[in-house]
Formats: sequence, C-alpha cells, structure tokens
Amino acid sequence: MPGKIERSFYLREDVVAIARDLVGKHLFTRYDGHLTGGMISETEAYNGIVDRASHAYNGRRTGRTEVMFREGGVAYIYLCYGIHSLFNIVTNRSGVPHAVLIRAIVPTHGVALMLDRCGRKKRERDFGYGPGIVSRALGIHYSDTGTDLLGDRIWLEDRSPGIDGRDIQMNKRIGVDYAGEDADLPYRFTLSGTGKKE
DNA sequence: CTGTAGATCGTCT
DNA sequence: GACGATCTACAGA
Repeated sequence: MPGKIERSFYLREDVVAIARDLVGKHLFTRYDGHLTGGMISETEAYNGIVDRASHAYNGRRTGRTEVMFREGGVAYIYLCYGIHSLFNIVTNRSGVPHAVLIRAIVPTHGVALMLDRCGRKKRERDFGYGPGIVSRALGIHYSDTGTDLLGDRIWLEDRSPGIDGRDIQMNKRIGVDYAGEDADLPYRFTLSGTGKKE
C-alpha cells in the first residue's frame, strides 16, 4: 500500500516537529475487514522525561508507560476517566519516551461505521473532534496499546502533500493544568478551520 | 448560547 | 483510596 508512513518518520528526535508534521496525514484502522480512517487535524506533543504533562515525566516507568520507552512507530493507548481510550503515537528511539496524542481527525473512510460506533444518527460538522471520539470512531481500544503502526491494523499514510505550513496553528495543550509551567508550552497543532468552533 | 455535574475504572500511592 | 492528556446531558439564561 503506497504512502504508508515508514519507520524513519517516527524515529526522529524532535517530537514537537513530528506532531506538526502529523497534521494532514491520514490515520487508518482495519478491524474485521472494516476500513475506517480520516485526516489528522489536531495533535499534541508529549516531550518525555522533561515534560511535566507527560506520563513519563522524570523517567516514570511503570506497567502503563513501559510502551512509551519502545522504539518509535507503536501505539500508546491508555484509559482516561475510566471511559475513554486515548490514542498516542510513540516516537524516537528505544529508551526515549516521546509520544504524540491524536486529538482530532476529519473522517474520510468508513464514515457510516464510525458514526455507528459513536452512537450518532447523523454527521455533525465537528464529528471527529476530541481524543476520546477519535479512538471510539476508529474502533481503537486501550487493549490495542503496543500495536505496531507499520502493520495492517492501525497505520498512517501520507495522502495530503499539499498542506501549507501557514494553515497549521500552534497553541498550548488542553487539559494539562496539573503540569505547572509546562502547561503553557506551545505543543498543540491544529489545522485551520477544523477546530471545534467556527 | 454558557456552565456544570456525573459517568466509570485502570493505575499508582 | 484518589485521580485523571474527556464527553455528554441537562439546566438555566
């Protein structure tokens, strides 16, 4: 399948640059032969052991965060608020726990199935916005953590070479007030016009 | 339109 | 035993 993003993309040093580059890429899943996917429209970078907002801050290495220390190109998915599976992409080489949270997609493939998974009757304009919704729509469960993103279950493709850097907005991350000054770092990237409002 | 309460459970203390 | 990298429903204006 041409266009699948290769390992080297995930192995780069700069997780913030990777988060920016992921905006406009496509994320796909295939469960039981059912293809669903969309264009990534919002991401957040989590910069490893020096980032108070990261689960791996200060080298915290537990059963849950262990997968973040693996070589880039695998999924880190964890349960939030007992309800939501949040999907992250592990980056950098083995031992460096960098990750990028996918906060929103613009659904493109298997939209009817995604609506059904989310219990929606019709497609609202902002369907696909929100990290919990992204996983639910794509069928991703936190038990999928560790899945290799070069396999045929969850993967990424480069289908939008025309994304203009000027269309990507940079802002502070959401829901990380506990992180002190690091909560103000401009590690969130949004494609213009795809936010929750407007 | 805005604000807020409640859901719900794996993980870490 | 407390707490989330959240979402929805519902109340009030």
